[in-house]
Amino acid sequence: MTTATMSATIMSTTTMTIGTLAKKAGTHVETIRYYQRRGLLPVPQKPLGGIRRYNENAIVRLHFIRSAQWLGFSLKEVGELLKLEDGTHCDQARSLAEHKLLDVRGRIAGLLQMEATLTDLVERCRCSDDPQRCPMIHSLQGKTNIVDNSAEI
Amino acid sequence: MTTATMSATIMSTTTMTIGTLAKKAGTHVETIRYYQRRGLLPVPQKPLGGIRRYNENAIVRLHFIRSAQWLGFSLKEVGELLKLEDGTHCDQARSLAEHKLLDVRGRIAGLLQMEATLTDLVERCRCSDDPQRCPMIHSLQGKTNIVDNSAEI
DNA sequence: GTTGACTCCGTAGTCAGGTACGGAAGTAAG
DNA sequence: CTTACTTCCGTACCTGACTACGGAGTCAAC
Repeated sequence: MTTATMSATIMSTTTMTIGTLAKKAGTHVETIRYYQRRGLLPVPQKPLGGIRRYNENAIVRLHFIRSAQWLGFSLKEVGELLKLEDGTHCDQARSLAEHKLLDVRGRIAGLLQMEATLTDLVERCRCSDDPQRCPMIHSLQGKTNIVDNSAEI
Repeated sequence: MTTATMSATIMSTTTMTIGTLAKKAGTHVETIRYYQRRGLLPVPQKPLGGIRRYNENAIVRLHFIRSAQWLGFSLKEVGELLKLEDGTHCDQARSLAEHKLLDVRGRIAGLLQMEATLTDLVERCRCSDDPQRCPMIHSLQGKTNIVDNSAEI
């Protein structure tokens, strides 16, 4: 990347308004404001009676929020993850990260079960020569070859 | 199962009130009523000024709802699955499950990435001799090794 | 130098998935 | 027969995560 293109990039990203940010991050303006209210996204200084400007960091942050959320973290948990960011409380941060790690591993385990069940169902459904008895419905209904994690819901 | 135990079972299950059903199914009475309002669970006939009774089918149905929900289906989708119950729409059921399977696999991939990142962070954090420079979430924030499925939220 | 789009900010509404409440009526135990 | 627990049914409330609205201010383009 040349110096010219670099400054061009910087120029373009440091002048983002909230609308542009929303477009670039694939969210809505109101959602961004909502995240700001929830303390998940910093509110940049306003140039005294002017309009706030956002840079690349905001995009990255928004992306992180959406990804973590999609992975099953609530906004509250996302907030905790983001608290790890400052790096000054290494002990706390590590313990929080360890906690999250257990959490993540639990989710993975659950999803792997889910995947196995769904794969099996789809497969049996595909191979069923008798279209009248859909094995998917049956196994979901009957005895639990599905782990009962009702309590977790 | 003997005829005797069968009738015993039938006797015990055909006399369930909503409270007993809730206990057996591990849900709350109000949740059952809510599912009934949503059309996910049939409301049995009331014996004219009496109290409704539930049988095994209700337990099975509740189990189905909770399981499907745990598998990531929304109550709306559960309703769709239940409409497929007659067995004549195996194709539709399978396609719905296939969709969910793709979704689940995406989540697993994302979580595995996050697990790797967190593991790495925790490890580096533990070994860091300088507690001021905690390698924290920077790597999570930075390059997106996290799958972007923001659109699906 | 006005017009039209955008921003700001606060408040209010929406949707999913429940959970709680309250009064009348049924029912089981003593 | 009374007392205590359920059921029934409707309505209201709750949390989480947005989404919409409205009026005032800002800014860029023509």
